[in-house]
Amino acid sequence: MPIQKITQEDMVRHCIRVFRKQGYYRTSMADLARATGLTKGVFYHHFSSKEQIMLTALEVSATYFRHRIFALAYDESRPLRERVEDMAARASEAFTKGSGGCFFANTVLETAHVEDTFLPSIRGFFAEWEAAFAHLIRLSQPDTDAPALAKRLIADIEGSLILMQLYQDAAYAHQAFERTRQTI
Amino acid sequence: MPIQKITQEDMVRHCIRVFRKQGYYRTSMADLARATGLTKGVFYHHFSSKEQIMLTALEVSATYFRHRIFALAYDESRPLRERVEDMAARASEAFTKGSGGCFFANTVLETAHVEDTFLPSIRGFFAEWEAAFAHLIRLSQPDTDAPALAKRLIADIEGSLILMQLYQDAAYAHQAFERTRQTI
DNA sequence: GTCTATACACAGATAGAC
DNA sequence: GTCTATCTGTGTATAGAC
Repeated sequence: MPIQKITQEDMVRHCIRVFRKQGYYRTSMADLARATGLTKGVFYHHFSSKEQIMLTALEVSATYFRHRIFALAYDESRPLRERVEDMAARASEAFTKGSGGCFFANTVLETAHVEDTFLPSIRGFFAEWEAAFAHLIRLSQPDTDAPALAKRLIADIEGSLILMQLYQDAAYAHQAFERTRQTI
Repeated sequence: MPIQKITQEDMVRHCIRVFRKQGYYRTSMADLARATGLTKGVFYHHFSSKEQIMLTALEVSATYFRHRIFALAYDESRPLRERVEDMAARASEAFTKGSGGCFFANTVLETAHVEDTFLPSIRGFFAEWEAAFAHLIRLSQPDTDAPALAKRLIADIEGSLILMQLYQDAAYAHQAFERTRQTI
């Protein structure tokens, strides 16, 4: 088995960073090549198009959230409060590190009225997020409409991420997650 | 004075529709020309660059909100409740008609990490929105931190607009404005 | 004031050497 | 598996006729 200098997963990780910063349409194949230190040819050896790279980037990012953040909600060996605190802390960090902002929300606003290529991936991400919140809410407030409250919390967080990027101040994100902690 | 077939204001109105749907980078001068029934040459006669068109589009849109929606908050001849209801109804309509979504939020997420050309305009819009909400909150709840609550309501609305575009369902927007009505 | 024609750079994508 | 070279279309912007 021949040695490959860079794994596909690593390429995609670099691409996520660029897409998160510049968006999909603004990012060129040359940008992705420069960010990885490779050439355009390498990308077309691994992927059939820029669209395929973006789809993979969304999947990889969603997988990260699924295993590293949302999974915390379902760890029944730990007390509810700890799970809530942990999940809020990690999500808050994920949305503020680097360029800051939600890769999925940014992509939906940029592309939803142009093409629906990325909608399924993005909807999958939000469905899993909502399910994780709803699971915790059901434990802490059995009489509440859990999916509805989960959606409200997500809306609050996503809106706060917009204000964060507008004013370039991560405090907006931290305060939103503080409200999440107090609500669940 | 010679007759001009189309006013600059009308050109910009068409451009806003296209920018709102496709975003800034995805929209080409050819798109703008097609949408107005004019040619690219005409645009460069009226504006020095695509950037200038976008800046004008943001200003025109902000002016619309300022006079048609935010101004309702300051009409002291009408009862508070009426002003709240009216403002919520008109804002809800403005954010759901056409492609749907907030032109300013979409633009901030698309461009903020790439260039700060549009930031001042967009911040101006949000400042006026927040001031209008804060004005109403001060009247209804004198002991509340009005700017903080105004920001929270805006975050809730903007986040709900993301979910609206994600699920292509205007109900998310209407519910957010219903929460606004109940909160103020 | 509006048009056509065009300059020039860069986009996404492919071919083929190594 | 990675590179260079290149194809083709489209991008922003300009020049100049009418």
